[in-house]
Amino acid sequence: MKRHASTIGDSKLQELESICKKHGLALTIQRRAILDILVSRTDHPTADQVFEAVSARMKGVSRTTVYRVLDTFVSIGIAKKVSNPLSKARFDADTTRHHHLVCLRCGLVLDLFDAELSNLHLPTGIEDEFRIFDYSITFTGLCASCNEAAHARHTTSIT
Amino acid sequence: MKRHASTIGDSKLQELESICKKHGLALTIQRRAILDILVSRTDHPTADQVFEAVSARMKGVSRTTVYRVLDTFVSIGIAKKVSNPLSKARFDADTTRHHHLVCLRCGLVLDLFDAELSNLHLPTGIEDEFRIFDYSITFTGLCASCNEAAHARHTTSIT
DNA sequence: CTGCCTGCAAACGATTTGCACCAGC
DNA sequence: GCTGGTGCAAATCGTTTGCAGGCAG
Repeated sequence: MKRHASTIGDSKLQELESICKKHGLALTIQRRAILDILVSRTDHPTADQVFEAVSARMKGVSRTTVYRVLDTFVSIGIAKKVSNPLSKARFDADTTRHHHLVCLRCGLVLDLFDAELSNLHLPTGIEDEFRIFDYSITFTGLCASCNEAAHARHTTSIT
Repeated sequence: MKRHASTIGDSKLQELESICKKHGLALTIQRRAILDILVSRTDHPTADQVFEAVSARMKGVSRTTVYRVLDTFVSIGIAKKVSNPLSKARFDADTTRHHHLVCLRCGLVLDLFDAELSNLHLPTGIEDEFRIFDYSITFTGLCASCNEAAHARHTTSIT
């Protein structure tokens, strides 16, 4: 399944528009631009990476605004924070259910779409303790290049 | 399956001892105390919460040491950082495979042990891209009290 | 005794906040 | 025009680091 960025982007922009209307939020240039950046990439950027990307496109946008807008997106359900064991927050405009491969060494986050993994039957008997909205599986390990690096260290001697 | 804290604590302390020996690490009072705190609670405390708990037990332990020791525990495999969508790092001395219910409102993290969920067959065909060590499912939603609080008002729009 | 550990304080990086100005509606 | 949004700078929060002394092995 290949994602077609512009199509997704378009529908996301419509979603932004209608949700903003519903919440009485203004459809500012910054919000458009930030959402556009977010849907155009699948690498789950940090707030700072979004800031850089936006800055490259239009100058004068402040880091503060990026943080605020990303937060707004999360609270109106247009984006999600990616769960990961590392410290920095990462954002994802794809709010459909999918999973992540997180590299413990470099922090890379890859998407994993898998019908079976996305249709697990939820744990039962906990309705009184917890109301589940969604779930996501975080696979931890090493990405290809970090794996090689780790392997090289054990098998090679350095001159 | 009920966990019996003191038993688990004992075996964990033995584990700490042997792993420290193996790595040539000193078995300091601080390391013992911090591990003891960690195994005695199932609420996945933040570094700061561990610091408070340790301070309550013995004075003079610095926050820095707590951070350093927790980091050491993670790197020698005695504890894990819990993946969660919120910013602060949380720690878990239970390194066996299990899952988490994360409250989006208050940050509460509950454990979920489920044989079926812990025996998913891993995604195939990605061995070249990523080497998977382990996985954990993060269920997002609202804990009982936050769910009540949300209901007490009207419609919720939380992610 | 000797080197790993710790405590302290200061540095650090990510994120947030207060306030004045500006732009959508 | 009113209201919410933005930009700036400073504050805050979690976490890390440099250094000197202390304790485990």
